[in-house]
Amino acid sequence: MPELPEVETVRRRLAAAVTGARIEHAVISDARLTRPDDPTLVAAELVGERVVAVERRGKYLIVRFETGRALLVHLRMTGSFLHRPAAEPSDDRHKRAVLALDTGADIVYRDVRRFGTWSLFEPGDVEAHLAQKLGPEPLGRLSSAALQARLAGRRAPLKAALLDQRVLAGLGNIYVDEALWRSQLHTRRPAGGLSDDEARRVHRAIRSVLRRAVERQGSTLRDYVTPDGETGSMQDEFHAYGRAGEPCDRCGQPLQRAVVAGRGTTFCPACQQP
DNA sequence: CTTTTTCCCTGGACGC
DNA sequence: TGCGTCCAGGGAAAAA
Repeated sequence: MPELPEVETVRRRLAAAVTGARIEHAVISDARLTRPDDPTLVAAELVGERVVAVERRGKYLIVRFETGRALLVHLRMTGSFLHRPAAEPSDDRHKRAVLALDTGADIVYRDVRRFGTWSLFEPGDVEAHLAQKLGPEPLGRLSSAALQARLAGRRAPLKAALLDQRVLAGLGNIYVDEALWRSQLHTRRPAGGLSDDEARRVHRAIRSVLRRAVERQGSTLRDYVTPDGETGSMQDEFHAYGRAGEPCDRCGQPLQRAVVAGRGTTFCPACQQP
């Protein structure tokens, strides 16, 4: 489940592998992957493009080309890139696309559950597209007052608001649970009802858990690996996610599981204040 | 407008 | 061994 830290880790590895390279050949074998929705057309459009940068915005990767066009990639649940410096055949049944570069390397895209998307944008168009669906970067210049203002007036559970990418870009189920555990706030607190102090705690918790997770190259659960096959290790520092029934690291009470905002949620009923 | 629900997709875990 | 059921979950879209 790539969230901000995992996508940032992929971005760094991918940038190192593809920046400056030209796409010599492209095959896209999943009819659901691309926008425009004709994968053959998108593959043809990609051939000849030279990569000038790989950026990240929220959980999106933005591959920038010399022509000004951009490929917007969302990995969703199980999308991953593999960097194959020496092109070698593989019979990976989950392979969805292969980009052959003029460096001699192949970039293989695989996605078990096929939720991932590749969208090709003409010069200048990707910014407006992202602006309408994403709020600010949590690790950018974001004050706790600004976060509080974005949550103001919302009656939805705090967890639901933090998962809303228009409020804040990049959090997913794992890091929301971790951030709320760190801030000692209950996942069902109405998002708009935080005191200044509580908003500061959430703000601090979000930023610290994301920074730490980027340092540890994300969390490896099931499918996630970097393009060079490395794994993240943030899962070793989880206090909440996936630990229902285990004692809380802070107070010892058993962590509880619930469904909040339609997502499996783990929290401490004793020290996360309702 | 906000909030909730449904759906997409596959593989792994589990019960019988 | 095999079959059915449930769960994982980001975001689009529909429903409320």
